Amino acid sequence: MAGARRVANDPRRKERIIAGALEVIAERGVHRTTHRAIAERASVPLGSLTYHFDDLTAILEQAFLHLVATMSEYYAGRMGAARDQAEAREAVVDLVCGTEYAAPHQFVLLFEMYAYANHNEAVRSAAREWPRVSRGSLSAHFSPQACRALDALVEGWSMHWYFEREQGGPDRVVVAAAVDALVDRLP
Amino acid sequence: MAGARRVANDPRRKERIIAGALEVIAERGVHRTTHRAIAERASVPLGSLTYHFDDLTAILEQAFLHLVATMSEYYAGRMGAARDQAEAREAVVDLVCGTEYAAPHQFVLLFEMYAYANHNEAVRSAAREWPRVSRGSLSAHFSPQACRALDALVEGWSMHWYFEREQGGPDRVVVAAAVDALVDRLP
Amino acid sequence: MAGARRVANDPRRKERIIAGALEVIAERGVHRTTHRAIAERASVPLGSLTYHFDDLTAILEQAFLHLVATMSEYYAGRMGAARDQAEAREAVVDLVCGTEYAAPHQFVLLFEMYAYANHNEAVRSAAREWPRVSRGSLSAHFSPQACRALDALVEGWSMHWYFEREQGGPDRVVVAAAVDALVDRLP
Amino acid sequence: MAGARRVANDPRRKERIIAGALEVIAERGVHRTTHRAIAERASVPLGSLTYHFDDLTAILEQAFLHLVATMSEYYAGRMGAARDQAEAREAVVDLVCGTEYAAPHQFVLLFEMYAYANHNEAVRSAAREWPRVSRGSLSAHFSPQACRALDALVEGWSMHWYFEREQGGPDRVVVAAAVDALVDRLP
DNA sequence: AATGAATGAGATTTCATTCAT
DNA sequence: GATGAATGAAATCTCATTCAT
Repeated sequence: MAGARRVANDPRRKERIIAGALEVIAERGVHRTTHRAIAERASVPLGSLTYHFDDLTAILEQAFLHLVATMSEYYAGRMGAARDQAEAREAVVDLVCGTEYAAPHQFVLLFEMYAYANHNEAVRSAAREWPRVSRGSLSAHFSPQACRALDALVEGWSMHWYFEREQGGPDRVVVAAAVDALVDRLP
Repeated sequence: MAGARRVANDPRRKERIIAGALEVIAERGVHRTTHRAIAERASVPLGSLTYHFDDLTAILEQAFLHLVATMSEYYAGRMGAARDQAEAREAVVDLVCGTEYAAPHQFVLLFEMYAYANHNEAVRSAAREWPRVSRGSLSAHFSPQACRALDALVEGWSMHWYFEREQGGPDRVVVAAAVDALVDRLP
Repeated sequence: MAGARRVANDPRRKERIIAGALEVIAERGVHRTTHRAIAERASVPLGSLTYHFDDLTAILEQAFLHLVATMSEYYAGRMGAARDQAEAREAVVDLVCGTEYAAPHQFVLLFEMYAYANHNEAVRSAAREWPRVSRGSLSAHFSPQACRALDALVEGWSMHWYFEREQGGPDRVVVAAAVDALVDRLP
Repeated sequence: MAGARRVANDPRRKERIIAGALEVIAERGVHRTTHRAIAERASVPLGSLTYHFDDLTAILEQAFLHLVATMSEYYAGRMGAARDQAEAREAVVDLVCGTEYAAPHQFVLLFEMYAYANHNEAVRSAAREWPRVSRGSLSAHFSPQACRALDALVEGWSMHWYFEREQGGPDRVVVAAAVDALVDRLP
């Protein structure tokens, strides 16, 4: 088993497993995610998974919790960089059109999480928390009502562009107009 | 018995299986959907599943295809009932806030489909088609750009309200304002 | 896998598994009884075990229940053959010294059952029932008090002779004297 | 540090492990006794078990050997306190009815030992020795034949009362009568 | 000397699929 | 055509034991 040395204390072992799990989930879906696939992907022996995590469910939970944390960080970072409302509107357009939040890989994981959340309490909480987080990032610049609407727009529109990504990317001008409309009319 | 044509015992057998599959998917998730669970739920003998469908994947595909058809029908119906733009705006607000499209059961299935679509070509096509269908329903009343934005708004906002359904339902006034903003400003 | 033909309907399959389980328990002890060992012993494929029994616990339970039934039958048969009290005393002596009830194989299983009964409710009930059954067989010939004492004597003495079986077998004269003493003095 | 002899950190470590093992065996049975469970129960680090004992089998052996020693001590003590035959008869009645030898905890362990003895030579010897020990305690007061019978009576009767402990405790008068009968008639 | 993270062998279990009836 | 008992491949999980520290 190349790459799987016997190391007495590998502090990053758990993180490697979580990272491997997310890769496997993205590639095959939760419904075909197995211990073996994660172990191989993380270059870790099979027994290591159940040593560090009670069961597969625990791994999935941790993986999705990690995903939310990562996305929240990115989202907050993008919005936090805006120093005035004009920049904030620009940031929202980026989030809708952006290649990072909207990275295919991220979307696949997001869908898997939304689906899994309906069958797992811990993930459900995290998934519910996520809209609050993203809206919080917007609240520094927009009215509460605008925040709600913008947040929905970002979620829905980035999703739709993900679906249609092979039929041409997003049109920033239209997105900007929509953002302006919501911000101006929901004061 | 010459001349006595053999009549299929249960002509609705396939439909019952598909319906059962959707129930199981909603309850347990694709990742825990099994032949046995579907058979029990559909009150159909186990062997019936592999008799009518090549394998489990085929059942899931058909189930999700059926789901899209059902949802499209509802969505188009709701928009089709609108006779002028004012009614169409009202219809969009309904879709965002509505209890039918937004029925928890439907949402769970939608998420499962979005997740599964990333790993299955047939379902992927159907899921991609879905935004086109929903936007088509809007196009009789709004500009193409408004359609895109409204469609995103419906998808994202209804999702967020589903997530937060225990913290109070949608506020129709705000939703109406957002819809008006987009329609007025994306002519 | 010699001996494991694919048979559509093998009505004795469950019985064969139970019989195999008892053999494995007798040979290796419950603590080393595995699905695989039982399957091999019963000449049955591995998957067959969990098809017929929910889990290993279910197999052990059924096996011990079967054991009690078998033993009860033998015990009752031996006592039932006695037509008067003199024959009944003789039968009790046989039970203490006997090679059948006291067959090493049976004893090993009895000990395993007594041990397992403390950790399993179903087996506990059966094990508790067993003294009642054996005493019931005696009750046709002796007073209730004599029954209790004789029953204890049979259980304890046959066990001790099993322990010491390599240091010489039981002495029928002494056993008969003990039986007579209890019967005569507990009227 | 010349001259500073290294003192074992915890000289009672082995004893604690044995005691913990007996507790785990009583609670879960040999078939579910694990290193980890013993370590936790004994409040001892996991590695300590394999440091002090070759393997799990060695722990079980030592544990059962310890059990026999403890029980023998109690049994001999109880009989040794008897200064004449009348007191000895009383002591035997106590053993049958007694709450100490017959303590549920002890019984569970005894059954586990009898079961395990059939699959382990070291424990088998100890278990075989046990009747000899108990009979030895009796031999100061009764004939060899009475010893055998009384010993069987104690073993069997205390067991049966353990089984039926929820249906009322032992009846000392009947037990005393049985003891008297055997002692008087097996001189 | 003592520990506990780590591993792999093997245990239990699940289940899609086959196929005799 | 239709069924469900049966199977085996592969999944999850357990745990005795090792060994770097």
